[in-house]
Amino acid sequence: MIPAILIHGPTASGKTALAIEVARRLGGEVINADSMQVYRDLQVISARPTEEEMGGVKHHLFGHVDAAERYSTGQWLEDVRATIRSLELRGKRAILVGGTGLYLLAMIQGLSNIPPVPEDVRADVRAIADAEGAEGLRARLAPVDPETSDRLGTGDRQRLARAYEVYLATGKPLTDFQKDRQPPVLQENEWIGFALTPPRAKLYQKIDRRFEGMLMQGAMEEARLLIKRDLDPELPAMKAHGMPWLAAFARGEITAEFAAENAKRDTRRYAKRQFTWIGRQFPFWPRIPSPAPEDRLRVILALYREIDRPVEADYS
RNA sequence: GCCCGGGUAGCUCAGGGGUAGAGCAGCGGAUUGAAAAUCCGCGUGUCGGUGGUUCGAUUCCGCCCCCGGGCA
Repeated sequence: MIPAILIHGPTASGKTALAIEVARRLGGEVINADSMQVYRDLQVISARPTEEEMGGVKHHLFGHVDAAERYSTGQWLEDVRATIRSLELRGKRAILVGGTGLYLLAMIQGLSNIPPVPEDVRADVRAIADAEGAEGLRARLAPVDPETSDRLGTGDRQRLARAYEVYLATGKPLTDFQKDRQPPVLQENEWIGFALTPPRAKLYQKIDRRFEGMLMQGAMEEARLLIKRDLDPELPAMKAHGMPWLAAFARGEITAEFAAENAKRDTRRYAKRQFTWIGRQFPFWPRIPSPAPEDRLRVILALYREIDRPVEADYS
């Protein structure tokens, strides 16, 4: 198959435009690997490319999910597997782009095969988390899955809850499942990954400016529409950077300036975590430190062509 | 020019003869179906400069520089 191109990098590093340019130059279709750009309702706030920006290049898994849904890594993995299969059938190159490192990791490494947890079990465990916090969850998890309990950080409610609900739903500790993995969506020789690593100070400036730009492009209106739907504030889409602050502003609790400052700060912190992820999870992906689009394009095209060169038949 | 007040971490500021904290910002790390989530850890500093007093000065004194405010 045609090797896929994976483009990762912190938020606001210019992944989207680069992916589109690569798709234009090499031919190919863009697939989203960003956990927020999947939500239909978050066009501006998630910096999802517009029809115009896509410039005729085909895009997949962008805005295909309703904000009321609780999308997940597993769901994305299924979606991306199907999408890549269909591109393969049509002989198209896949260009995956997104800032959600876990999605990309799951795709090339495979996720464990864990049965879905029923909604009522989830709700029960969430109630425990709310009432008794991390300690309550840990007290229940430790006897049934001591390995996971020891491994998780002291206050990590989310992972403690997940581990406990898996146990309740299946009767087996999460550790048992995590010993095995599903086959990855892409084998090792089927992809090449790139990491955009712009200078941090510049990126932070860009993040700040980009949020101002989002406000001018109607982020507040977008937020208001979503707020009107009165969804559970715990839904992933409601936690997109800026959303909780814009909602607080809409309720008249904080000033616009305060909301903007907090939204920018959250985004900067996220970018920092993404740098950590790249360094730790994708240590061998070629880095592209230059913020100049031409440089980046050149690096990607050059390295990609190297792995894309068909093996010469040996007739000797 | 004179008189006050102030110059301490990236920012706002506290402190005080034994080389320094606090909030915010920031930095490092973890990461298996909520991952733009969730969690763990960390003060990062010519105390404006320069002489002097002192065993020892960021702290006290002199001079200089800078920033406020007032009087001219």
